[in-house]
Amino acid sequence: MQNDQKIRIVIYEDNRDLREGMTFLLQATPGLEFAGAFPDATNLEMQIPGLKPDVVLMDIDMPGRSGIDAATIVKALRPETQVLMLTVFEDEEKVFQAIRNGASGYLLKRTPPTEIISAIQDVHIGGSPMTSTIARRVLRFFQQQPPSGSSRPDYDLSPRELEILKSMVKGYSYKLIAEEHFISVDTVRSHIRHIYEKLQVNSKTEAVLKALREKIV
Amino acid sequence: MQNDQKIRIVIYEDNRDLREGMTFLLQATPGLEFAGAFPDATNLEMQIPGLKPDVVLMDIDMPGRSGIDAATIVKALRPETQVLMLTVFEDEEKVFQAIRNGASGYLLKRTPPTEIISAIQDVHIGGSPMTSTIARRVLRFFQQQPPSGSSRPDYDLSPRELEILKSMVKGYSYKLIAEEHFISVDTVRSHIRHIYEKLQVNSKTEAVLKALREKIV
DNA sequence: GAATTTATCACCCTTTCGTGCTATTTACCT
DNA sequence: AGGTAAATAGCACGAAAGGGTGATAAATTC
Repeated sequence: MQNDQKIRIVIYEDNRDLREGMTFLLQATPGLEFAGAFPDATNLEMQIPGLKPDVVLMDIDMPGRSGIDAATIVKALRPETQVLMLTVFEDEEKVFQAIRNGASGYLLKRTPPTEIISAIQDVHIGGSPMTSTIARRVLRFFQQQPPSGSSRPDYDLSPRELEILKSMVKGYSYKLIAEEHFISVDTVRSHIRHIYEKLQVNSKTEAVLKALREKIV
Repeated sequence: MQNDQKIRIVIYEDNRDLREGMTFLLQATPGLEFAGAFPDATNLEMQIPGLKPDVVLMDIDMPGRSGIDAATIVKALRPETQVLMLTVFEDEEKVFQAIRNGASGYLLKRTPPTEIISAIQDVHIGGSPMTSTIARRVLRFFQQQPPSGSSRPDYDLSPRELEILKSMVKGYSYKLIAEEHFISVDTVRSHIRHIYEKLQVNSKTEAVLKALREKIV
C-alpha cells in the first residue's frame, strides 16, 4: 500500500509518562519515524497537515477535544493517515464511535510495547489491529444478537406474515400493503392480526419496533 | 464465562494432513480436550449434540456442506459453542457470511500452531481472534454504511418535539405520550404534526423509522 | 418593542387501525 | 381420508391517528 519509507507517527496522549515512553519507543525502533507528540488534540488542524503522519496514535480520553472527535478530523484532513486508538477501557460505545469516525485500530494502553510497534506497522500496511475482546464486540454488533446467544425467541411467523411485516417496516399503510401484495385490505388486516398475536404487540409501531430490534426483517 | 474445565474441541477439516496435525496439536496441549475430527460436516447434526464441543474449528471450504452453513447449524444446535473459521483465503464475501452466521473468529490456515491454540483459548473466554486484515475489512464495512459523523441531517426539531419523538419511538400511543408529558392529546397531536412536517413523513411508523435510522433518538 | 418561535389547547372531519367473528380454498401431514 | 395450518376475504364497530384551521401566552430573537 505504501512505499518502504519510514512510517511517520504522531502521538496524542495527555499522560506525560506514557507519551514520553512511547516517544522513546518510537525513536528507538528502526523503520519508524517519530514526527511529534502532543498532550491534547486542540490544535490538531494546525499540526497534522505539516507533520503528515502515516499513523496517529490517539488517546481516547483527553482534556479538551476527545480522541474520537480528533480521529474524525484527522481522517477529514488526511484520509490516508491511519488512526490507532489507545484506551484504558474497552467501552462499547466509544469503540463504535471511534470506528464509525474512521479509526483503523483499537488497542488497550496496557498492550506491551512490542505489540504496539507491530500494530503500527500492521495498521500502516492496511490491517486493523484490535484486541480480540473488541473484535468480539464488533462482530456481535454485526450479528446484532443478544449476549451469549442462548435464547433467540422464535415467533414462528408464516412466510406470508413475514412479507407483510416487512412491508410494515417500510412504513406502509394497510392500503399500500394490500396493493403491494395484490390482496385485499381485509386480508392484510387478517395477517397483521396474527402477527400481533405472535409478536405479542398491539400496534403497528410496536410491531415494527420489535421487528427491527429482534428480527432480521 | 466458563469454568476452568478443559476446552472441548471438534475439528471439521477435509484436508487429512491438516486435520491430523491439528488433532495432534490439540492432544498435546494441556487445557484442551480433543473431542473429535471429521473430514466433512454432513453429519454434524448427529455429532455436535453428543460431543458437546466448547469450540469448533471449521474449515470454510469442504466437500458437501460448506463451513458457513455448518457454522449456522452449530450455532443453532449449541449456541454456547464458539465457532472458529479456518480458511486459506480472506475472501471478503465468505468472511461476512461466516460472521453473520455466528462465527466468532476467523483465522488463516497458515497461522502458526501456537497462535491457533491461543485463538482457541481466546474465543472460549469470549474474544474474537481474527487477523488484522480481516478486522480491517469488517471495520470498513462498518464505516461505509452510515454516512454518519460529520454530515448528519439536521431536522431542527425543538427540544419538546424531540421528547415527543422519543416517546413515539417507544411505541407509545398519543394518549400515553400525553400522559407521560402531562399535556393533552391535542397538544401531542400538534407536536407530532410539526414533527411530521420537519421529517417529511406522514405517519407514526414512518416517523419512528426515520428517527431510528437517521437520528440518535 | 415588534416579530418569531415554541408550547399549549380546541374543534371538526376523514382515514386508518385494532379487534372480534366467520368462512372458503389450498396445502401439507400422517 | 381427516386434521391442521396458512392464506384469502368479508363484515362491523369503536378507538386511534392524521389533516385542516385557529387561538393564546410565554420566551426568544432581532
